[in-house]
Amino acid sequence: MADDSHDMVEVLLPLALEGPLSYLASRSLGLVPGDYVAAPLGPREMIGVVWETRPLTPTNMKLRDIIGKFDMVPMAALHRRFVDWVSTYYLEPAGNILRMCLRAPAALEGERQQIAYVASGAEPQRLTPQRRRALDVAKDAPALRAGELAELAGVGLSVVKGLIGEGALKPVTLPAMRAFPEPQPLGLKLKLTAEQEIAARDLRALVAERGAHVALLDGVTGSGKTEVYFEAMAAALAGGSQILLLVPEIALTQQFLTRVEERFQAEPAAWHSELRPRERERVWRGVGEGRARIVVGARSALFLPWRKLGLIVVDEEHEGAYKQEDGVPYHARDMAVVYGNLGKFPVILSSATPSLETLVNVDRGRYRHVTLKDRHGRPELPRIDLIDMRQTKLGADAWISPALDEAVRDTLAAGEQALLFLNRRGFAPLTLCRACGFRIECPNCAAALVEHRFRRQMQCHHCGFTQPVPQSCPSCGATESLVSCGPGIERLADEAASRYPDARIVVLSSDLSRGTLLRDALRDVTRGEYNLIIGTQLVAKGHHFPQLTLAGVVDADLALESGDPRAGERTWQLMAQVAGRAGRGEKPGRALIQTYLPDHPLMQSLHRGDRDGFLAQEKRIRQEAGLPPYGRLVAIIVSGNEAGETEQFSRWLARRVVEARGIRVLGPAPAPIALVRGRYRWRFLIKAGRETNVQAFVRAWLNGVKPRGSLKIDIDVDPYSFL
DNA sequence: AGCACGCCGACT
DNA sequence: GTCGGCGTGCTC
Repeated sequence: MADDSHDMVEVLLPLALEGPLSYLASRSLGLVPGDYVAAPLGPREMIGVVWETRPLTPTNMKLRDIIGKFDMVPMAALHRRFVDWVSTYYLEPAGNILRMCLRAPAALEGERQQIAYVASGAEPQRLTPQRRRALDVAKDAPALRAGELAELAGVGLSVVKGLIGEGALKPVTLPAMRAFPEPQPLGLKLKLTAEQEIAARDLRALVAERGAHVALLDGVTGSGKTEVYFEAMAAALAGGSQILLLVPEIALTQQFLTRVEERFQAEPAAWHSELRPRERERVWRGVGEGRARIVVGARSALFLPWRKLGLIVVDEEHEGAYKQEDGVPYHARDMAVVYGNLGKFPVILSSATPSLETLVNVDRGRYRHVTLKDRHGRPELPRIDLIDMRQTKLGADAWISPALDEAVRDTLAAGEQALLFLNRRGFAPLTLCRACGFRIECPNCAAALVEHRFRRQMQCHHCGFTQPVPQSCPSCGATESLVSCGPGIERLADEAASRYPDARIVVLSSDLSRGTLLRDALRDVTRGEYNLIIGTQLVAKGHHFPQLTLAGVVDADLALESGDPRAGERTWQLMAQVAGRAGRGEKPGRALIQTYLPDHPLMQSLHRGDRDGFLAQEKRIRQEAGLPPYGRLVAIIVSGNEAGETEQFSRWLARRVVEARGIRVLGPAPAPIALVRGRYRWRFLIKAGRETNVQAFVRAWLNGVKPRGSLKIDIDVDPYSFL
């Protein structure tokens, strides 16, 4: 086999392997780095990417032959460097990063022939009502595939098959894949205000420099940031490059896509987790071949096989949704900046409430600052008042203070809408037995089960476990002894229903986010069919409620207590977002915040509407604590099926720590949720100075460590959650 | 990630 | 006695 007709190729496979594997490849394949190949692995065949080619050298490894090469433009050298960079930074095997790049494997298998059907005009011998419906649909629609036609007509596939058999539907071959229309830089540009024009000019200049520059587009809600960054996109288009517009997954709506389409007079490619497989293949291949020029995508769009990426815009850059928490934990905003650096192209971060990280980068002179202030002369936030809950006596089952109660009554009486915000799903977060003190917990997690009364079940919010609501105490068997402690939005809705019997109440939470339920509910709110909205986090993001004039926060302290290095920042953003829901229409709005910490600097600056004051305070806290962006964090979670073994292994790891300048290893300590899905969890937290190579430290520390049995080590570089 | 190999419970 | 449960380990 080892002759001069073969090369040796290093192939990266989408597996958690340390590096690429070596194969033999016939020189006639003409493999170059970046080529997508089929490689044998044990008994099966896998898709991989050639990472390196080199002349055949003697080796004592038995090398196997590459099976074949896919007909696809090779992955760009820049994209391969990006994969390696992400792998090194997040201490994650490169193969796992590659897996994120190969999320449409069928796109490599060549374009499948598509058979669709149109009405032939011939009548079938028997015309049943179902056949009639299918034919009617086929007459009015473009060529559809059998399945699509059946679904659209609401008939079974057999009905359609029957019509095909009798010739009433005739097959046509569809063009393999819909083309990507060429976006028009001039398109349908809206008239910009003088301030927008100045900002647009700055961003166009940034694009024209074609360098690794980052700009923060910082503008209050309603100041027209989108139109401004569209100008930068237009400039990049004219330069011939591809453009990625990153948005948080929930903001990737048809409405937003239509806006992009109208501006550039061409439908952009969309990339998100719910994409149909065929569309996924089309976009993946279109991006890889450079045909898709504008992609509007959720965070995973970074890992599309870009050919000539020339601009990334990160919309709502402060959004926590950019941090992927499961699988490979990466931050899409940060990796967008990295990609721009590697590829020497500009990145624009856009936000009305920029993250502290980004603002500090502006302070340090690393990012440019482009600001937009005008919101048609209106202040950014409505007036925010605090309700001191320490001074408030509440009855049993009551969470709405007299002050908030009065404000809700006034608002409803004035014919306006009010919002009660509580960031907690379900009825009650905790159920106790009054007789024996037993706490109803998840059998797999060290967490209380949350009662969801509407669904008549107890749910674990960590692993998804559910059980019926018990009628008696599972421990002592006492009946009528179980008490629900604390409020969730269902319970808040009960209270509101009894306080305001005439109010038209709607409960909005992610529990109804499936299907059209949520969309319909939101539409009805906008139409004014409801006048009292009770909601979780969900209502804080983006939705316009023009008739809403009062936003009441039932418990502002919840987010502050969460185990998160950015708890203060998150609380501020959440409160600002919730308050910002009020007064978006004609009438001014106001916000009331119930808190047990009214003297907390954060609450005080919310009350004063003093964002700069809050930021200054938050920077000071982070600086003193050595937290990001003044220091770096790495969280390491050790988990295992057995408690003692997991603890012992963690303690053994601790003994392996070698002192290093500027790096402190805290722990091991039981993780805040010490048991999840039946696995015991211990946590290390590494605090490091900004200039230290914390990855090298962790690599050295864990080098050669092989967790035995069920034990597992998970590394989270730049964690956003400590759970 | 698959897929095989390997060691302990409930069945014809 | 075996069938098969999935825990463990390897793949150029």
